[in-house]
This record gives sequence, C-alpha cells and structure tokens, in this order.
Amino acid sequence: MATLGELERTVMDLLWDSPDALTANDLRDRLAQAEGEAGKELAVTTVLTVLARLEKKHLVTRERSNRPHRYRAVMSREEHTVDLMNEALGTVLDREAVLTRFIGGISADEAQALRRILNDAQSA
Amino acid sequence: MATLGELERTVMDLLWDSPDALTANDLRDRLAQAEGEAGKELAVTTVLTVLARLEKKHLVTRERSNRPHRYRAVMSREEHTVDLMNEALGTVLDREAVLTRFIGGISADEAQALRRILNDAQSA
DNA sequence: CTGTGTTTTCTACACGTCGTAGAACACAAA
DNA sequence: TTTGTGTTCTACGACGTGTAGAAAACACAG
Repeated sequence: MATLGELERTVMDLLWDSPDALTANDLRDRLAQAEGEAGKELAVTTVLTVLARLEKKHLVTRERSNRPHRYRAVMSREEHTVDLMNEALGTVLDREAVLTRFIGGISADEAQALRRILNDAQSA
Repeated sequence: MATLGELERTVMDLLWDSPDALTANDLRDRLAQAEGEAGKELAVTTVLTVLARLEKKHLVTRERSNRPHRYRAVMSREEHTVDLMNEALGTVLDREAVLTRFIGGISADEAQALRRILNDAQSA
C-alpha cells in the first residue's frame, strides 16, 4: 500500500532479480555488491528487520521450515507495478482522461504494443 | 515526488474541485464541511502549513500580490495521476509486461476507450 | 546433555515527514 | 497608532525507515 524506502526497494529489486528465494545473508552480500566499491556492509540484522517489514506489508514471504529462512517476493515486479498504477488511478473520477494523457506520454513503440495487446484481448 | 499525507491529499482534492484559487480560510471552511457533522474545525495555521508544504512540493502555487493569498493547484488531478503512474512505471525494465497486465485489469469499456484513443493518436 | 557458532527476534535510536497549532510578525484600515 | 486579519516561525507528537546491538532460539560437535 505504502511507498517503499530506499533500502526496502533495493531488497525487493534483489528478490525480484533472483530466480530463487534468498536468505538474509545472501541479501547482505548482494547489497554490498550492488553498492559498488563504496559498499557499506550492512549488518545482517538490518536486512532481517527490513525483510520483516516487507513481510508485514505482504510483499515478501519466507519459508520458516529450514533454518536459514529463505525469502521470496510475493508477486512479480510487474504485478506490483500494476498495483501501484491502479493505486494512483484509484480515486480519480475521470479515468479516461487520465488514460488519455498517460498514453500521450508513451513512446510510439509502446503505443503500437498497446494496440496489439488490446486487439488480442478483444479477439480472445 | 512523494506520497501525500491524508490532509495534504484532501486539500489537493479541494483545490482540484474548485474552478478558482482559494484562500486558506476558504479551505478551512471546506475542510470542516467535507468532514461531515463530525467536522473538527482545523486551525487556519494548520491549513497554511500544509499549503506551504504542498508549495514546496511544487503541487500548488499562490498569488502573493493581494493580501489573502490565493492558492491553486499547479497541475490538474489527471496530470498528477499520470505523473504518479509514470513514477510507478519508472525503473521497470519490461514496461510492456506491465502494460499488458495493467490492461488486463481494466474494464471492457475502458479498453474500448483506449482503442479509440490509440487510433486517434495514430491518425493524428 | 552441554557448549559453541549461526540465525532470528526484541528493543532502540536517529532522522524525516505529516498533522496540528500557538507565538510572533506583517500589514492595512480606522 | 491601535486593532483585526493574514502569514511566517517554531514546535511537538506520531509514525515510517535505516540502522544495529542484545538477547533468545537452534542445531550440531563432543
């Protein structure tokens, strides 16, 4: 529902980019890596705290069965993005006006892709 | 850029719903009205603080010429919504996947409207 | 069963944002 | 110049987020 913080967002990105579930230590390592040379080496507890918060927000789940718990994103990055878009759209009365403007801002290629998608949906 | 708070959002809604610029007092009154019978009668300074913050966020401007400053939204509700949607879309690599899912979630009527909009844009 | 290393949970703090508003200041009209 | 009205300054509590130490839970080697 709410906007993610910087670190929360980075963790989500790492989870989304990973094909399989990760442990807190995996994430700590990848965070250090991702931050380039200036890596700050976060404490594992920091990562765990963030993961707990993301879990509370229903963005990640974990497998508690085996000891190093493994965390995974609940939904795909794309699904989450769509949720955000719909949230933005949420209470607006004139949705069509918004969509019109939105489409006005996308590239020709994307507009073309949209037409195809819409036609596929129609014929389906 | 950031998400608005409850009161900030309500103030923006009032500004968007008003054809002309409003003073802090106008807004205080409308806020009391909008809150129904349980209206809490906010202090004017509260409204002014919120307006100053919204101004800092470039969401409202004011006319300082005449004494009761008059505040107006910088962009329309629709434009702002589009900004939010693009912000959500922002860093996603596979934009098309997002758009596909997004379209999958809208109503048939809206899909129809989208086709029309896209075709208009194409022939223009 | 007991120590020892690993992982997780609890608790905490600093900092930023937001709702809220009093105190102090600016200004125009009487 | 007083007085009322509007604006800015300053502030505080609540909440979210980055950050992590202390403590508890576990699993495995003796």
